[in-house]
Amino acid sequence: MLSERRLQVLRAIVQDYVGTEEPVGSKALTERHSLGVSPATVRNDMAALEDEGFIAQPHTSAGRIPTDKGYRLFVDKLAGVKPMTAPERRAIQNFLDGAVDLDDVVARTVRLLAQLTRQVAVVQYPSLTRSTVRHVELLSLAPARVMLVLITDTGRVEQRMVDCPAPFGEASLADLRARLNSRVAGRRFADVPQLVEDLPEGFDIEDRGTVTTVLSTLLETLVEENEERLMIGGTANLTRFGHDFPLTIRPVLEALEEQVVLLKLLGEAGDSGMTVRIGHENAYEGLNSTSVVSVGYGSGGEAVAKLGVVGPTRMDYPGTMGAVRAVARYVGQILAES
Amino acid sequence: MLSERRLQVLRAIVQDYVGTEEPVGSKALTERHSLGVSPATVRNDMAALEDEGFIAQPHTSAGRIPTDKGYRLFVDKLAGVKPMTAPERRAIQNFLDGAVDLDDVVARTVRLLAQLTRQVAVVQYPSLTRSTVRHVELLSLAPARVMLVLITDTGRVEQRMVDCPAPFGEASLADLRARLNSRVAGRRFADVPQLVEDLPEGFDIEDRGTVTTVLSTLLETLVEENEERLMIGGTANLTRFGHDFPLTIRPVLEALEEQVVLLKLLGEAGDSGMTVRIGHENAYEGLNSTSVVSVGYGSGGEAVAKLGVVGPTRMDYPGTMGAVRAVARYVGQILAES
DNA sequence: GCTGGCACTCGGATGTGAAGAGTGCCAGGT
DNA sequence: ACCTGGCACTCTTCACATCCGAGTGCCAGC
Repeated sequence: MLSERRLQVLRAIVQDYVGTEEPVGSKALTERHSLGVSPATVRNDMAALEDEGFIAQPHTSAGRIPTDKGYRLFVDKLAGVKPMTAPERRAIQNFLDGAVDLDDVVARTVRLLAQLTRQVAVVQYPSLTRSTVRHVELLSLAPARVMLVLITDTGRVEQRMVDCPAPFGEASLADLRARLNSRVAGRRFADVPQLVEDLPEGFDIEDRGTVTTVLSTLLETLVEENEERLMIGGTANLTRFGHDFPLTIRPVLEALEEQVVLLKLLGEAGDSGMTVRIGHENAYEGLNSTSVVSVGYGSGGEAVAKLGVVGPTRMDYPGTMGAVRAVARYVGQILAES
Repeated sequence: MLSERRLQVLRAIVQDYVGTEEPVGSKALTERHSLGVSPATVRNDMAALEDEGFIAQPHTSAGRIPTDKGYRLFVDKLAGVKPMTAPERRAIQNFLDGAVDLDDVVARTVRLLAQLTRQVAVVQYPSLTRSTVRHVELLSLAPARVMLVLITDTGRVEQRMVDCPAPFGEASLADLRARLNSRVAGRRFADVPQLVEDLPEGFDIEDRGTVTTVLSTLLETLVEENEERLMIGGTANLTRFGHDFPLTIRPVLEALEEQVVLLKLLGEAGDSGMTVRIGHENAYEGLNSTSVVSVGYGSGGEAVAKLGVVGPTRMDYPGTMGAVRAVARYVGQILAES
C-alpha cells in the first residue's frame, strides 16, 4: 500500500502536469507544494510510484508524467468534483434558458460544455425508447402518403414518410390516430411495440395493409440503432492537445465523426452517476490517448440520454467533472419544464 | 497578356503542386510535362509569371507555388470541371437513395461529399423561406399549450412550442388549422407573413390572443437568422492540410463551428452556378488559406439551399468541382422525389 | 527567342559541443 | 527506519558550424 505522502506526491504530480503540460521533476514539486520533505525523498517516492505503474518517465533525465493508472487513482481517491461557482451556475442557466426547441437546447448545451471545459463536447439527444410518448400525429399528405410524427415528453420530434399500399381516407386516418394515441400516449416508447401489436385487427380489411405499414414504420423508428442522435462541438479545442498532434488529433476527429463509435462510447458508460474513462480504458483505439467524462441526464429521476466531453488524458478532472455534472443537471431541468 | 505557353506552364505548376504539395522547379516541370522547351526557357516564363503575381517562391532557391491569383486564373481559364465517372455516379445515387428522412439525406450528403473530395463538407438544410408549405399542423398538448409543426415540400420539418395566453379548445384549434392551411398550403414560405396577416380577425375575441401568439411564433420561425441550419463533416480531412497545421487548422475549425460564419460564407456565393472562393477571396479571416467550392441545389429549377466543401487552396479544383456539382444534382433529385 | 552553362543563394540535413534538468544511489545524521 | 545532502551519470535541447543540393538568374551563343 502506498503511504499517505506518496499519494500526495502523485496528486501533486498530476496537478502540476495538468497545469504545465510538462514532465515534473522532484525539485519543482517540493518548491510548488509544501510537502515538508526534500527533493531526494520525493525522488524515492517517485521511484516507488513508478514501480507501481502510476507514473512514468518519457526519457531518462526527464521528469515524470502520470500514467493512465495514475490518473485513475487520482480520480478515484485523490480528487473530488469541483463544484461550479455561483456565477458559473447563473451563466449556465441563462445560456440554456433561451432555447426555443430541443435542437436548440442540445446545440446550446454543446456550446456551453465546450466552452466551460475547453474540450470537445458530446451531447446525446434524449433517447426515444427511454422517453414517454406525448403524442403521435398522422398527416395525410397525399391519398396514399402519410407523414408520421412522434413527439416525446422531452420535446423531441421525429418524423417519417409512409407510402401506403392503398389510398387511406381522412376518416380512417383520424380513426387510426385516435386509437393509436389512446393506447400509447403517456406510455413509454419502449412499450409501444407491445401496445400496438393487435391494433390492425380493429380495422376494415382494406385499411389493414396501410395500418400495418404505418405501424411498422413506427416500430422501425424506435429501433435502437436508428433512434439515437447526437451533436458534437468544440472540436477546435483539439488543437490544444499537444505539440505532436497530427498523429493524436486525426483518430479523434475520425472517432467523433463516427456517431456509432461515440454512441457506443456513451453507452458503455455507467447508467447512473458520472463515468470517467481514461486513456486505454476506452475500447476504441483512436481514443486511447483521450479521456471521456460522461453522465446521464434526464427530466425526472431517470436518465434519458448522456452527455459528456472528450479531452486529453491530461485534463483537469475535478473541474471537468464539475462542469459536466452541472450542465447535465440544468439540461434536465430545462427538459422537465418543456 | 500571357503567351499560350506561359499559361501552360502555370497550369503545370498548379497540377504538380497540388499533386506533390511541394514547390515545383523548372527542371521537374520539363520532365513531367512535355512542354517542348528547356528548363531555362521555363525559368524565364516563371519569372514572368512571378512578376504578374501568379506564382511565388517560398524562399529564394526553392521552386514556385501558385498564389491565390494563380489559382484563380487556373480555375477560370485553364481547367474545366472534371465529370464524375459512371461508377462514381452510381455510387452517389446508391448512397443517397437509402435515406429515410431529410436529416438522413443531409447527413448522407455530408459524408458523401467529404469522402469524394477528401475535404470538409458543408451542407445547408433547404431554406424554409425558399421552400413551399406542404402542411402546417397544430397539436394541442395541454389546454394552453400548442405545438406548431411546419412541413415543407423538401421534407423539412420544424416544430415549436407555443404557450397560449388562454386555453384553446379543440374546435378552435381545428378551425385555425383548417384556415391556416387553406391559406398557406402550396404557397411559398416567404409569402406566409402576408397571407396570414389578417387571419386573427376571423376569430372570436377570446381566441384572438392565442391565434396571434401562434402566428407570431410561426413568423419567428421564418426569420432568416433562425431558420437556416447546416451540417458539416469530414473535419478529419483537415489533418491532411499541411505540415504546419496547428496554426492553419485552428481557425478553420473555429470557423466551422460558427454556423453564422459558414452561412454567411455560403450566402455570399453566387445564387446560381458553382462558386469558387480562393484564399483571401473569403471574407472571413480564418479561412484565408482555404478555398470554398459551393453550389446551390434544389428540387426544381430553383436552388433551395447550398452545399460545398472547404479545403486548402492547394486542392484539386476540377475534381472537387465535379464532385460538388454531381452531388448537388443528385440531392436535388432525391428531394424532388420525397 | 530558345538553350546550355555557370555562379550564386539559401534551406535542410548533419555533426559537435556545452548547458541544464533530472535521476539514482550512497553515506551520514536524526 | 527514514530522511537528507552530495555527487556522478544520463539524456535532451539548443546553438553553432558545416556541407550538400535544388533551384535560380543571367549571359553568351545559336
